[in-house]
Amino acid sequence: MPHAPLHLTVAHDVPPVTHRVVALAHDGMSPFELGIAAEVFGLARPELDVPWWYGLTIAGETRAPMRMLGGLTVYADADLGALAGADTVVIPAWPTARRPSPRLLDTLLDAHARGARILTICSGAFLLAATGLLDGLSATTHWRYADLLRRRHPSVSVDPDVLYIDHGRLLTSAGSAAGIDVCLHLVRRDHGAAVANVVARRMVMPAHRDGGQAQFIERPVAGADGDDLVRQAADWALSNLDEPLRVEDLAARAYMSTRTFTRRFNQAMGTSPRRWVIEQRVAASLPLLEETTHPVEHVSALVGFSQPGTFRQHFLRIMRTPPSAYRRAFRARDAERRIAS
DNA sequence: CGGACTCCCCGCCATA
DNA sequence: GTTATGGCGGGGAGTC
Repeated sequence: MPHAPLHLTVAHDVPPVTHRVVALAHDGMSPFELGIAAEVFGLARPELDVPWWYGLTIAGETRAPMRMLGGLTVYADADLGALAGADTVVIPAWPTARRPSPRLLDTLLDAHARGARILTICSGAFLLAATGLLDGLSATTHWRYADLLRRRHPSVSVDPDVLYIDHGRLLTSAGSAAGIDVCLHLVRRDHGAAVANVVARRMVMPAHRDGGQAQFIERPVAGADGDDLVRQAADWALSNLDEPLRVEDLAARAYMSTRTFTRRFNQAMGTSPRRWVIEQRVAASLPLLEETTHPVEHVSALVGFSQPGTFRQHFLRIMRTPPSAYRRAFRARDAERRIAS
């Protein structure tokens, strides 16, 4: 994954909490999804040089101890009232069979109307869909629940083939681990790719899996053979993004014919070699846009696009905004935060 | 922007 | 019979 430059400063003060994340817990939930929220948003992160960080509150409909799968017990810090002060609400999961109380739905609607962001992981999409906020929008959930979600909420366009979908203030993500991807994605939006990479690295996660990546990645049980060769070729490509990187060359690095290489690449990485390279190039350009003043043409060349026009085109498609606008927006947000803090 | 050119993708299929 | 390989080619995407 992209080896972005890291700016780790030593022994910093803990960044001030100016953004409340409230995760909704319920009886019988899986601790894993709640753990994702705790890991990404609930730690103090003194190692990060950021003007602000998240503070996490666990809210529940009840203050009574809640049993989680696997025998853990969780006590909510707060009741639903906490959602009134939330900047971001995380719905880590929701029992697909449970009917949400009107009070819970109203609380979520209020939070959204107030401008809060709502992020769901796995079956959490069912609760968000029940509010009606997803009507007319695309959303995703665990692939096992996709059909059920589609049947229950026909006006939601369910896409089971992506890791997460970002509508700005409404984010949905696929099964368990995709929750990490969407949370890191949010960190990237808030703080930039370099900071997200530091968090990802601490979690020993690949820095960036694109939201559009297939949920299904078929992988033979023991991936010690051809898959390793594919990964090695991909690793090499990552550290040589500025080279032309034709599929034929990558295949040669994996000692395979191009046909076999493309086939195995698809199985191992969930996307084709060419598409993957382009995504990696765009991903590698983010820290450069954020942290350097290199002209876009220069950034384009640094990440391997021989024509700046091609770079802009792919950047626009993937990031939904042109490189220059991305840089401007990032700087503006950054400046705002420095003044605020 | 258009158009020519190259390269990629992937179903198909003979083969190992 | 089953599974992986890799050449071929048409249609599509990317490049210049």
